[in-house]
This record gives sequence, structure tokens and C-alpha cells, in this order.
Amino acid sequence: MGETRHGYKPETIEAKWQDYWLRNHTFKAVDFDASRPKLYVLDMFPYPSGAGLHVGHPEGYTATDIYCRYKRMRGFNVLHPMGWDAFGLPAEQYAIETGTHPRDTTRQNIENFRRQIRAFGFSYDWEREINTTNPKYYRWTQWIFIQLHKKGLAYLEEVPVNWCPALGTVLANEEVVNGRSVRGDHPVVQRPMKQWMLRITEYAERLLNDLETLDWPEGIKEMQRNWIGKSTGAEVVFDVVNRDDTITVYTTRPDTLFGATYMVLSPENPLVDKLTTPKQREAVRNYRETTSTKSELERTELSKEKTGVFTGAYAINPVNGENLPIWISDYVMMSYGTGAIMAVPAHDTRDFEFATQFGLEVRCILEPDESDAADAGVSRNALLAGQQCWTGDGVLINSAGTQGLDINGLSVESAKEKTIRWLEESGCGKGAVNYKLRDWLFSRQRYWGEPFPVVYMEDGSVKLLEESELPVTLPELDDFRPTGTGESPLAKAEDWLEYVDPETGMKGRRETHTMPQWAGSCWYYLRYLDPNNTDAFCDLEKDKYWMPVDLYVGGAEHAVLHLLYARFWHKVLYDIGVVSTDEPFKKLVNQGMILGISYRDSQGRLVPNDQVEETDGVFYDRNTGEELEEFPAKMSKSLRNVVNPDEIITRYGADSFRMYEMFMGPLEAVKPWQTRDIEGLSRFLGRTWRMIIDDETGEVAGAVTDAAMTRDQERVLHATIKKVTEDLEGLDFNTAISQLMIFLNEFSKAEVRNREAMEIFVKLLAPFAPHICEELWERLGHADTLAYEAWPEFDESKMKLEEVEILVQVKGKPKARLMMPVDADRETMEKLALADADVQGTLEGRDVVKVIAVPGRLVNIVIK
RNA sequence: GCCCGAGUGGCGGAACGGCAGACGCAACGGACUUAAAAUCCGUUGAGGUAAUACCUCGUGCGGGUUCGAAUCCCGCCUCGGGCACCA
Repeated sequence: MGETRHGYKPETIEAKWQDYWLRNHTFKAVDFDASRPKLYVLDMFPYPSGAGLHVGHPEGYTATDIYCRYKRMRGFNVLHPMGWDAFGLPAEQYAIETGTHPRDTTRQNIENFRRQIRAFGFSYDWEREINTTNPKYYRWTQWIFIQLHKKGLAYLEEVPVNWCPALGTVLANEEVVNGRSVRGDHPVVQRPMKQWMLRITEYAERLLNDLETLDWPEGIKEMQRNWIGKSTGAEVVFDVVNRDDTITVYTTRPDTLFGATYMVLSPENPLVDKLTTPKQREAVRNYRETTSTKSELERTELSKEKTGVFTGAYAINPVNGENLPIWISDYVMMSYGTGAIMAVPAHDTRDFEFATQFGLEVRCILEPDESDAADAGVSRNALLAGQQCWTGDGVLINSAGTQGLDINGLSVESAKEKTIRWLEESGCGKGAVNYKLRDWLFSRQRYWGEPFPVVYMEDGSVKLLEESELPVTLPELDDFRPTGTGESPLAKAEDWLEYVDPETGMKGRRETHTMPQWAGSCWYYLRYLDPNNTDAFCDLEKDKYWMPVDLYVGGAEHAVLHLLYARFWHKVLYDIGVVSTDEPFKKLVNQGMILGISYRDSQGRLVPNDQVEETDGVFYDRNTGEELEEFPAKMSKSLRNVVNPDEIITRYGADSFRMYEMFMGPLEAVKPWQTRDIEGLSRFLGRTWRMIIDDETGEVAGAVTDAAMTRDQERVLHATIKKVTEDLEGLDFNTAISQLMIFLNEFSKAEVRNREAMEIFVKLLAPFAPHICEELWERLGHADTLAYEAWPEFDESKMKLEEVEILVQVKGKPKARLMMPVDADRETMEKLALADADVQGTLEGRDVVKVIAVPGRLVNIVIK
């Protein structure tokens, strides 16, 4: 810091104003304020981990904070809350290791997070703070579960689940990657278990269609569409030769029925037992055993070669009565469609691989356009001979059957339609829709989650508790280890388990599973509206006032799951009439990840930062002496490239930190953190201070007077108001800050600085750097916070020049720059340009073909 | 393999189809200082040239549209993210 007594001292003014805002409830959101438009701006609330905040958290928080502060100054009643998504595995793992109750760990972590977040000066309404682990909160999570159950959307099912022996729990599909747990990277195996499921598939169509109504990044919407995975096609019923059984398959290509040469069942398909002939029984049994012990990883990674076994049975192709051999193979999944397919090797790459592997017939029934085939490197003759596979468009051939269907000569599209019509008329099938989306596995075998409001009664019935019996609180435990049997640690809480029905006196045992972490975050945005309500999860009138969320900002890692689950719950709540909107989040923005600076050697290996030495701007590996290249990489403990926000705030202050994070680049972009770059923003705020304050006295500088601005200053002032306003509306914070810097460069060099211009500048900067601006505002003689001062308006006429520099190009190359009246029309511009001596020199002896004049911009002279 | 997104100085990044590199960092030169820090002023895409005049090249690569392309179109390459035997 400078030696001056009254220089810019973030450490003092930031504490002062944070305290002021809290004491004065400056950012309290007012329910039902009809005098102002409402604005609900939401951050994805954090999981309060033991590691504390990292520099990625405040990126989105700063963006929304700037937007909120700006909108308050534009007269909006802003709701901007914060809370804690505090159930979850890490606190429980810590409890297992140390015996510390997750409640205690969670409380400490929340305190630390709150302290860190407050140090940024975010304008949250702290009176609405929520915590998903508070029984007063999760009572309502349980209440919503009861509503789901009442609607028939929650059911118990024995399902093969991802059992992780090391964690002693079942994991959801999204918690397993390549057959290993996301958390801890332990192996995962399949195992059947009775679980709560939520029927999200019932909402698939609406979740898909309503994406159209949302102002979300196109990429995120596309990811949700892919996740829902709607496809249209047909279900076709195949009779089994010499048996009563039928096999129903789902296909998106009913037009290829004539190309079917065999059938495949998933190894898990219950029909396999019935159909397998005695001769094949042994082989089938062996195959099923092998696949069941295969992990998900092996089933996908080792799939270069197709495997399978013939069942000995045959099915009848309804279009031509042909017998098709029925195989089983693990390339057919039980969980998608009907767990059975008709194989058309000539027109499906997977079937083609399988047929080639086992010498099955490949029958071409679709002839592509010659040039299409050539483009794809496919030979028509090879195709017709069944030596290659064609999945593209074309004209149907060899597709007339004994049963009255003839689709020869048709395109794929019309052949599909005609086949479906025929299937429906002949009773062999029907048009059908399928989704990749599956029902949501909602049980976890863990302690630190919401208990289910469910009791298994003595008579075998399942009882959902009454609303008056909520909340079902977590029992006290000393030992948090998983039971290893698949039951959660709750199974050890003996007294807690016992339940007696208050009316009938019948005994029962409580559900020992708990809800997944997603549960609490599925509806938290509603609780902020009415955080202390004990009669309802949220008052409907408050919902009507505040909802929907106008802007939701968070990381792209929640692109699918959190956002899809929350949308699902919200639609259910909408259907039962307890919320007023059918979508919760109107506009969504993903902030890009902030990477750390790392180093890599010539082989591309990343070297931890504490092993790197710098000499004259070149980096070396301390151990090998090898020269290293700077390289941005995801922040991680192992690379030691994690930046701690506390240290940055101590060194530079929160205002500089906030501004740096916004100046790094566009909000949505992935950006590398460079601590030295923050100096530029720190310098900017120091210069801002000295532009207004005399740092010898701490009073407003003598240069700040009521003297009129120069034309240039006036123009820069209004251009700044315009640019900053427009950029704030578009969340383009980096370019808004650039403009503020241009203002500072213009005014700080001036001998006298107009006081009103200074005040406008302070207001424009305030959303970005609120602490220093409050302080400057006060020193400029204002008693109240500037949080609700009116946002400056710009005057377009003040920005006008009388003359502008017009570029004159010859054949697109810049030749001259001429001053012309702003409002010069095309002819005038052309005349002025052609009259210029330099231009005439260039044009000497050449024919002017054409002159293009763009008013206010340029003149381009086209010559021969 | 499929679906998105992105490639611009030494670095982060700006540019309604209209002067590429705003703004910042770093670097270099200068002022102030006993000195340093801080601060202030200046230079800074590459190459040619005595030159700050001037010329040539330049937004991943190859084509195209246009008076004019970082921007639009076609075909590639590389990197990042997502999905992954979805019938």
C-alpha cells in the first residue's frame, strides 16, 4: 500500500460497509411490494465442504451480485438469497473416520463458508438463509415425498442397482463412471435391492417440450434433450416358433423389417429361460453368468468384439413368415425398450458386427443414392452383397412380403409410415415412442440424508406417515459406518426404528434408507420465498409474487441432473396446485470454470506447482531440470495450483477480487487464473480513489469541482453510461469494466474534474466494487447507502460528434482517413473521398468501377 | 463413434460483414527517488527499412461468397465439455 495516510485501504472500508449493510438490513427483499417490479436472482447454493470456498464459487456469485445491485438501482425489488446444500457424503465419510457427528462438521463448515462469502460483500438477504439439514427444512422435503407418493410417482421396486462394496452403498447411475464410483473411484457391481424409485419418466414428454419455453443456453437444453432421449418408431410383436410366447421389440426402423435376419434378447430378459432349448441350456447359462459378473466397465470397454449365444429358439417375422434364430447378447440392454431387438445387420452397425462375428445372414433391403454411398466410402455392390453396412437414407428394395406389405421403392420415411400402418392393421404391432430417461433411483444407504416418512408395518403393508408426524428426524448415532448389508447405518438405531401406529397400535419398522443429496436441492429456491413458514413449504401468495426465478447462475456440471430433477419436482408441485408456474428457472447462465496455472513437460505430463522453479520467466522442473510449459489445468490438490480466496482478499481486498474475476473474460468462458493480473484491477481502484480523494487529507480532492466538462469528457461520460448499462443487461461484465477504465484514463489526467461526473462514475462502478463506492459516496457528502440511488441515464445527443474520421479504402485497402461531417450522405462522402489528394494519387490512370459509401464509417473505391 | 463449444500478439481478452488487437497483464525505455517500492509518462503483432514516413504479411488449415470476412458458407485439423452398444 502507499505511504499516504488516506490512501485506498480496502481492509478498513470493506469491513466497515459489510457491517453497515448487515446492521441496516440493506438488502432485505420485501414481500408483496407492488410499487416496484420484482426480480428473483438465484445462485446455485454450495455444498459446504471442509476445504472451504475456492475461486470458482465467487465467480457466479459475483456475477449475480453485480446484476442484483444494478437492478436495485434501476428500481427493482430484488430477491437474492443464499443457503447450504449440506447433506452429503463427505461429512459422513469424515464421521466414519473420526467419529465426529456430521451435524458438527456441517455446522463448522457452514460457518466457515458464511464467513468467506460475507467477505466478498455479496448483497444477500441473510434473513432468508436456509440449510437442507435443518429438520425445519427437511420436514418439507419429506412432505414433498409424500405428495409424490400420493400421485403414484414414488414406488418400491426390486431393481439391479449399482452396489459399491467399498462405500457400502448403492449409487445412482450418474454416480458411477466406467464401472467405478465417482466419489473415491471404487469398483461398482450390479446387485438387486428394494429401492424407492421416482417416476420421472411419466414427465419425460413435458420435460422435453417445455425446454422450448426456457431462456437457457442451447447447449444445456440439448444435453437435457439427449438425456431424455426421445425416439419414435414401432413396437413389433414376433411369435415364437412352436410356442405360445411372443417377443416384442422396439425399433426406430420399422422400414427394415424385411432385412431382419435374427433376434437378440438381453441376457437378463426373463424370456430367455422359457425359450432356451435343452441343447443350448448349458451355453446360455454360462453366458449369462459371465455377463452378470462383468462390471459396467467391462461390458462397454471390452465391447470391441461382440459376444453372444444362440438360444436354440426361432421367432417368426410377421412381414414374411420367415424363421429368425433368437440369440442373446449383452449388446442388448434390459433397461432400454423391451430388452429385445430384431437385428438388421445390413443397416445397423452393431447388428452388422454381431452377424459378421457369428456368420449370420446380412440381407440388404435399402439401396442408397450412388453419390451418398461414395461419399461415405461405401461400395454399392458390396452393400448389395451384404458385405457392408448402410445406416443412411435410400430406397427400399427386396421389401415385399407374403403377408400383404409391400414397401419397395419407397423412401425410408414413407416406408416407416406404411409399415406402422400395416402393423397396426394386422395386429402385429404399433407405432411407439421410447425414452432413454429412466426412473430415478431415490434411495441411499446412508446416514446423512433425509429419512423417508415411511414405515414397514407388521402386516407387510407400507405406511406413509401423516403430515402431522413430520419431520422424521435423524436418530443420534455413535457409529456411522455402513452396515455392509445394504441397509443404511440407520438400521443400528434400534429405538428409533420402532414405530407404533397411533390409531391402530400396529407395530412397524421405519425405512432405514435416506434420500439422495439431490432431494434438498430440488426445491430450495421455493423455501427462500418463505423460509420460516411452519404451515406450508411456501405460501402460495409469496410464490405468485416472486416466481419464477428470473436468473439462475451456476456451474455446467449441473446441466442435466440437478436441473432436470428440480424441473420434475416443480412440475409435480404445479400439478397439485401448490406452486404457480410450470417451470422454475426462466433464464439460466452457466459460469465457465476457472482453471489454475499449471506446468507440463515435453511429454505433456503435468508437474505439481511446488516442483516448479522460475528463472527469467522460464519455468523448470526442480527435479529433472527440464524446461516446462505454462498450461491451464483444473485446480486440484495434487497439482497444488489451488488459489485460496482468503489470501487474495487479504492482499488485494474483495473489490479487486470481484473485479478481477469479472474482467478475466466472458462469464460463460473457461478462464485461467493468473494472480499477477489482479494487480491491474487493484491499481484501477487505487487510481479511482485518487481521482476523487486527496490522499493527504482524505477529503474530496481539490481538482473535483463544479467546472463544466470538456466536450470530450462529456462524450466519454455518456458513452460510459451507455456501454456499462448495456453490458450489465447482457451480463458482459468484462467489457463494462474496460469502459470504466477508459473513463478513468480520460478523467484522471484532467486538472479539474466535474463533481457530477465523479458521482455518476461512482454509481456505475458500485455494482462491481461496492465497498469502495459506498466509501467514496459517503466522502462525497451523502448520508445514505448508494445501493438504491437511481442509475444514471445517458444522453445520446451528448455523444454526438460534428465530424467523424472516415476511412477511405481503395479496393478494400485503407488509403486515407478524412474528417467528414457526421451526417454526410453517400454522395457527399464519395465526392470528398475522390477529391482527396492521396486518393487521387492512387487512382491515377485507373478506372473507378464503383464507389461504396457507408455513412459514418467508410468509403471504398473499387478500381480496375 | 455421436452431439455441443472454442481456436485472434509473450499472456487474459476486444471487435452490428467495414481501420484486427479496445481494455488489462507482462516486457522495455523515461520521470520522480540517495536507492528501491509505489506513482506518473512513453513504446510494444511479425517482417523489411536510417526512420515514429512507407511497404509486405497476419485472427488454426484449405477453398468459396462479397466492393470488403476474425465474423457468413463448404471441407479439414487441434483442444475442451457432454453422451456412449439407447435398437
